[in-house]
Amino acid sequence: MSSPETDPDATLAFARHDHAHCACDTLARAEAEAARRGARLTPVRKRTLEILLEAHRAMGAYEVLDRLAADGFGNQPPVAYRALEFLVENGLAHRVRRLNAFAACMHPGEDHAPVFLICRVCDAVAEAPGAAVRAALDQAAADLGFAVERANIEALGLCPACAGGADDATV
Amino acid sequence: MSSPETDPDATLAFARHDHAHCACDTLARAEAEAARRGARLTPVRKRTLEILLEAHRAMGAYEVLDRLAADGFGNQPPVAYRALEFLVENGLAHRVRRLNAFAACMHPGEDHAPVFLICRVCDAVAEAPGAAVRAALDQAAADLGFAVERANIEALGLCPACAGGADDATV
DNA sequence: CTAGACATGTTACTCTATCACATTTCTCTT
DNA sequence: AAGAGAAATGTGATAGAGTAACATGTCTAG
Repeated sequence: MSSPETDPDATLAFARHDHAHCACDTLARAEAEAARRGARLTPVRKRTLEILLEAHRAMGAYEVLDRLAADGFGNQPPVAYRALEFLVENGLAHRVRRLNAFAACMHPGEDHAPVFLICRVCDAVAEAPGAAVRAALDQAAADLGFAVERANIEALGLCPACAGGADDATV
Repeated sequence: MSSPETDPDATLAFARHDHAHCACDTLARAEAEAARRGARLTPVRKRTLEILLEAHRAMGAYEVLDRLAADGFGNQPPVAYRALEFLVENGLAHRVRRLNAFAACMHPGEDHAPVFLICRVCDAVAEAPGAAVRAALDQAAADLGFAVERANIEALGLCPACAGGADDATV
């Protein structure tokens, strides 16, 4: 893997923006959403969400665990997995299966069907609005009598930056 | 997990049909497709595809490996992973990330965007036609300047049988 | 203030996947 | 047909991801 950690602007959204602001804002909305659902956003869980928001990219469970441990929480896998599972169950984070990773939800509360766009060159991950995709999926499933409850829609390809400038061709 | 192995009719397609025939037919089409692409469908690879077709369901890499080993091939993980990767790369099989599993492609050669429908009750997996879903995905990605190359579209929910008869409610 | 539910911490382990290297087989060119 | 290079396979070792089970602690409702 390359190191998206050193290039935060290329993660989770392809456009540049104020991370500190959007993270703080999203955290506030996430807390409101948790309260609305009656879900208990305990210290570990809140810190886990903060970690995802601060990193502003998809993170592996063990990477999250390292940071939790550094903050004085447990240092065993279940600590991270339980917190992450809680966040996903409550719509505050998403799981990106292609990357075996997790990312904070950028639109907590707004009933949405996230679509993840993963750049194969720079590893950036963007959460795109996927209402139309989800609708098409529901329809395709309904045609077979299948009722969709949860969906993972993930695409691998080229982000604007990597498609425009340097491709993987002979550069 | 429940045991889809004991209930083959509930796998990969929700409708009952002649497995032996569809497996044999699909294998023939897969071989033609491999030849067309100039891909070498070696013994291990062919046997791997046969195993997936015979099982007619999503299988874990290690489960495939066990059968390969029983057939006299190597018994180390890379043996299965390499063969499976080859099949996926050449459109002869698909990877179902949600299940950490692989399934034979039911429509080799026909350029298609598979959508996987996974029943959370009986674990059946169906490969549904997803051209419309893929089109919506491409559009959503294009709106952000992202070019989709490969996509994983997987849905968890209830298959017709499980939705109709016994739900997970208090039965 | 006590019982039950919920949450956390920890140990241990299983399952999934890849790296690295030796060996063989195939294919293309001459 | 011979030989070089590429592709494929086998094997050992190991990294990475995820879960089971149980003990302990904490919150909350009656």
